[in-house]
Amino acid sequence: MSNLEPTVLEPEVAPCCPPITSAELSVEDSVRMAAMFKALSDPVRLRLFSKIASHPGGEACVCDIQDVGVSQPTVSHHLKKLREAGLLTSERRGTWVYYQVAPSVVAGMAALLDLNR
Amino acid sequence: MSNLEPTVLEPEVAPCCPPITSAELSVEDSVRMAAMFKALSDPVRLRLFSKIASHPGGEACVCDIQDVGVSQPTVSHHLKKLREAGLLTSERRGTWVYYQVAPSVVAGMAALLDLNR
DNA sequence: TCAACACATCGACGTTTGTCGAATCAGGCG
DNA sequence: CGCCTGATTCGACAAACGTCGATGTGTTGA
Repeated sequence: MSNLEPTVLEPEVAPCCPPITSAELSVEDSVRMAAMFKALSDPVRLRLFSKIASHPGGEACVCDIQDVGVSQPTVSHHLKKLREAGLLTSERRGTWVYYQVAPSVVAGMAALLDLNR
Repeated sequence: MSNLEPTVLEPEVAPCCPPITSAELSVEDSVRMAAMFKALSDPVRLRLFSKIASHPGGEACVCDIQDVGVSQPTVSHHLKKLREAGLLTSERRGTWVYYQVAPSVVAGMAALLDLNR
């Protein structure tokens, strides 16, 4: 991958959670994590997320990814949901708005589902 | 943890999918994976799943986990959802019904979210 | 055979969700 | 300034969801 960045993880790493096999989730943690899973629980949102994550540099302009079979306001709505869940960040650069994946948050989800530890 | 079982993974590993950073999801794959994420998108379901996954042997009887703050029919409803999504399997043994996690399916979700490859 | 228990299904309900078109906001440019 | 383009917000509406109490199904044991 790109060796330009030593992949410095965000300092604010999601403190959640140990692997789901190691301990039962608390009520609060289950609410927090469920909100993240919910963000990926719609096919259109998952595809948008996939398009951004697989884009070079892990970011993409809305205009690059809005061909997912729904109207443009609906795309915007879904991107907002993903942003509110913490899975994406956005940044305006001139005319366009770029969305990036939030690596630490996604890593937290993956870690929760790691059954082998 | 328990060294009784050498943790033999199921041979039938979910064929879905390469890590989300490596390629854009197809429409069909996004529908399949979104359904799995949806199963974990409710706090009560996530707690039920957590209780089962963290139980010794990766399985639990309904009677062991139904203390999650909702009625018994609702627990049953949520377990059905998790089962339909492929995340759990169930088995009746006498009076009780035992639910087990489906390791390969969960591993597939974790693999999809692995950003580091 | 019947009572008791474990769990699933049914029917109903209020709430949330995904979607759209219309309107609005924000920058770039003539 | 005024216009065009990119993107978000608004309002509405049908569909899906989470929840419950009541009822059904299956198993054990007296």
